Amino acid sequence: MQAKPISTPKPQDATQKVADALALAIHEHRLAPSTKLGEDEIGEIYKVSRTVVRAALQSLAHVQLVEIQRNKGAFVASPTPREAREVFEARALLEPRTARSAASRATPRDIEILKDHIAQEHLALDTGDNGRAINLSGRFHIEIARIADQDTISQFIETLIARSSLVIALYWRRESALCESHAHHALVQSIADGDEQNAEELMRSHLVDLNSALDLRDRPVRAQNLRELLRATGE
Amino acid sequence: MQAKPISTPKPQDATQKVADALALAIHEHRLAPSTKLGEDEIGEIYKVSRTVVRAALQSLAHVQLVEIQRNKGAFVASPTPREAREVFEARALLEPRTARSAASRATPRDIEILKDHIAQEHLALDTGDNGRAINLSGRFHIEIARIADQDTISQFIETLIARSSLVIALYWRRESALCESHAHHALVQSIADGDEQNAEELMRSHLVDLNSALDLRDRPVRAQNLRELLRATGE
DNA sequence: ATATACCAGATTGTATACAATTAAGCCGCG
DNA sequence: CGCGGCTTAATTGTATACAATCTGGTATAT
Repeated sequence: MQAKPISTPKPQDATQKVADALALAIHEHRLAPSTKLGEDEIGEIYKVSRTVVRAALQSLAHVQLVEIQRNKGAFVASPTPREAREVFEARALLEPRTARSAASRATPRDIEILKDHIAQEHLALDTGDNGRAINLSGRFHIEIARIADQDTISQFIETLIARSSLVIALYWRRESALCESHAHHALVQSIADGDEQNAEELMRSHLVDLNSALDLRDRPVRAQNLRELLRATGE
Repeated sequence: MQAKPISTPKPQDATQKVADALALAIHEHRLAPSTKLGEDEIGEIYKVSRTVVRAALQSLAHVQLVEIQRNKGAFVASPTPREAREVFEARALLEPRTARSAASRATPRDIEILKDHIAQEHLALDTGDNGRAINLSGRFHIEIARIADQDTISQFIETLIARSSLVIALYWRRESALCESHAHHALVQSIADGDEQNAEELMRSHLVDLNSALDLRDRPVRAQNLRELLRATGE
């Protein structure tokens, strides 16, 4: 029996790779909301067939990173103010409890990972790589959910944070800088201390801060869809 | 221009129709957990190509109603006791707050709809159609989420209830009959009264009751997967 | 007789081809 | 000059065809 030494040539199916690549681009704000995602175009970029691209786009549509309109195509999602509010309300409902759970379960290794995350965030901010900083900031929250060891809720939080990235891209109030680092640091501290009550409360107030840094006055501005919005179709 | 009088021949894409049909079958426990869902087989049943079937199966996989194993195929999901616990923990986190919100927002029309649901539940129970009763019971919870008018959270609840149906199929303790009707009735009452506190509390205890009607002692029993579980593959 | 290697059938993963729908440009008419 | 309808190009929806992988059985050697 031959040894199968190294990473497999196709470790996972192409669909996942394409979906991940697109998701990363969206998270890092390299693809702006409402950007059209043509199937042929993407297929040519990644050298895969439309079959694969379609599956990837549908996958992203399920977590609402892209919106698929029948016979129109896929677009990077553009959350409305209402959707933005809902995303953060859902986070406020899920994450504090998750932080509490993480505080009760975190191992020293987990704490290391969280501190690493924060360090990388700082690095990204220093190099002015805002897209990466936002992405890392989100992954910090995902990491906490993972530590809490609740797969189902973690999955929800993952999609919420993915959508949060879009919300931030659209509604972030530039005056307030990315001041989250302090909050994240304090959170890690309370989690490391196993102080459940404090972790829960810090997460709650952190989310309130994030929310208050958004300007959610209505400004839908869906570029391509303008024409469609103006046409009063029956359906 | 010819009149196009009646319901469109293809009101929505075939993918959705197939996915809905399969989901219904699963919800009504006509498809048991771990059942193999062959692509050709389903395609022949609904007279569509594998392309459509694959999209439908992937869609169902996203809400974890089916599990797709690469190069193996799709199977009706078979939640482990751990997953079952998590599903109900997540519901306990989301639904009480949702019920409160529903109580503050429900219109007379909404109350009508809820009462209709309960009536249909009773009917299904009387005719001994357990599958339909479980499905309706779930849709009752979904309806409450809809009334709460929080699309994002509603979507989460929908997937949780879908998975609950599988959990019930696997872990329901037969001694405890479907005694939920009373709980649902009381819930509607408090929602109709706009009694937020009571609605939240009733939902919480209702979920506790449901949970305690499950027997979550480990009994994974994944028919087809047995062989796979026994094979100690490197990955 | 047991175990291993191999082969055939079936099933999934991916690519390509065709059909349907939409979007845009063009022309003619008011 | 603007508006409406038609034609054409481009894009998506679906089906089919081909390639890769897995399953199960059989033959052969030990």
